[in-house]
Amino acid sequence: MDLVEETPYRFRIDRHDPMRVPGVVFASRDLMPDLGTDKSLAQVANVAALPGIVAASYAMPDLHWGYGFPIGGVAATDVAADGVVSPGGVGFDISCGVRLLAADLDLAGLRPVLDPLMDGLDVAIPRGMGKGAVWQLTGRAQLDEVLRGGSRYAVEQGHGVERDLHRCEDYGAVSEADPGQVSGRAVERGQGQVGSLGSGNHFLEVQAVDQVYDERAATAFGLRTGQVCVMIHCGSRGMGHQICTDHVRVMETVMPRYGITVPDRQLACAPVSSPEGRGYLGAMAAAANYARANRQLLTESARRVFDRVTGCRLDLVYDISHNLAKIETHGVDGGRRELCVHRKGATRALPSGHPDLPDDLRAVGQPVLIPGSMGTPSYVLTGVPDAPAFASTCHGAGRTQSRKQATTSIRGQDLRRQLEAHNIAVRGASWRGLAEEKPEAYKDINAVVDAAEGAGLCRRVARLVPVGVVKG
DNA sequence: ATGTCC
Repeated sequence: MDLVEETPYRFRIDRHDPMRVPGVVFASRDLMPDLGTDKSLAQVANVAALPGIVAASYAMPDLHWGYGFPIGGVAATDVAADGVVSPGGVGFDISCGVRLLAADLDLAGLRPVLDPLMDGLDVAIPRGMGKGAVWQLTGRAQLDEVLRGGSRYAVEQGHGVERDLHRCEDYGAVSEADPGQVSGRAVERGQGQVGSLGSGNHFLEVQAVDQVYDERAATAFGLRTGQVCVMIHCGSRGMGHQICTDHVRVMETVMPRYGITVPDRQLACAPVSSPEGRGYLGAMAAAANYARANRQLLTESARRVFDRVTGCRLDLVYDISHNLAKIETHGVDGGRRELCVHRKGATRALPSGHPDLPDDLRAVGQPVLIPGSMGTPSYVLTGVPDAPAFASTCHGAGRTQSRKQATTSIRGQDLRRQLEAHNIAVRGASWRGLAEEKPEAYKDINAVVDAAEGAGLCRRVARLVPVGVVKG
């Protein structure tokens, strides 16, 4: 397999059997995974073999190895041409995503109360494996409301304000959720986790706007230099994980019936229009709403702590997923086609003028929220017109080391000391979990964003620096 | 990512 450099930030994997389309990797040479030792580029080629795939199998600059599909992958299939949907193209953490809140407070005003604020968040943000959650559901009926209503249901129940929904992707809820496609085991796992961070790379971070690159867009997003922000990164917990597991199993068994063969069994899939394809999309949408309600409830917890300690408000800038499949209409070969766009570790990035944007953002574009690794900057970007890859960009720094590998060279205690020496407060859940997230285990977020912008996928709006991190 | 293998 050869990588052909087309431009400084765009590489092509030429089509070879059984690929139906080429692979396209948006990255610099420095960010490119090693062809000899890393399997993620082979995964880009594998995805290109999916039935109905159009244009190319795309990879973002934060590309790394994942289950079947690479993380940082984008693949669109043509619904009318027997295109497939694959749970592996969304990932186990369905609708994992990022939410950014802006405080009416500057960093200088926060410093004197940072410790009590972090202590308050430490108590208010449930996190870690098998821990409790903000919301105690009354039973299956209420969980179904969460699965159908997402952030909208949380707001209806008093956890947030109507304005929040205007700053959420899909206005807070995906409409096609089908709780009937959610197994009893998924329900059982999801019941006690609504309003919890989870673990791994999930976090709630207090940040400050460090630099603004685009004043007009930043102002429209509600951001200014020196401003305190809160970023929340979490997903659908055991609910999404179980749904992915359940539907991969179903698709493995029905693929022969549809005459589908794939180069890797982890690419299990079914036609979008088949009962199994529709079934997965209904369950996926339910998990997506679960993830959004999750972020809405954690928002309310953070707001209560901010109000008590600082007296300040937190306004929602935006909430966007980076693990989702969506039915979208795009131009393909001069015509408009209905596509199933899989984004796995890739963020939708709508340009200005897009009809799906709320009125107050349409003139500037969608806020694209990109968390860095722990202790490093995060970015706010926006979409650009006529971008490749179906209006998608990167989702974060992207791992270069496995979790196990990361823990061999540093202890969590030492990492916390390092971060605090850089004036970053830390409230962890486990020492091991902290060590797994050391910044050296990730690519350089600045280089990833440079490559994403250089490739024409998005445009920088603002940079945020960490002030205090509540780690899952 | 994940009751890190029902």
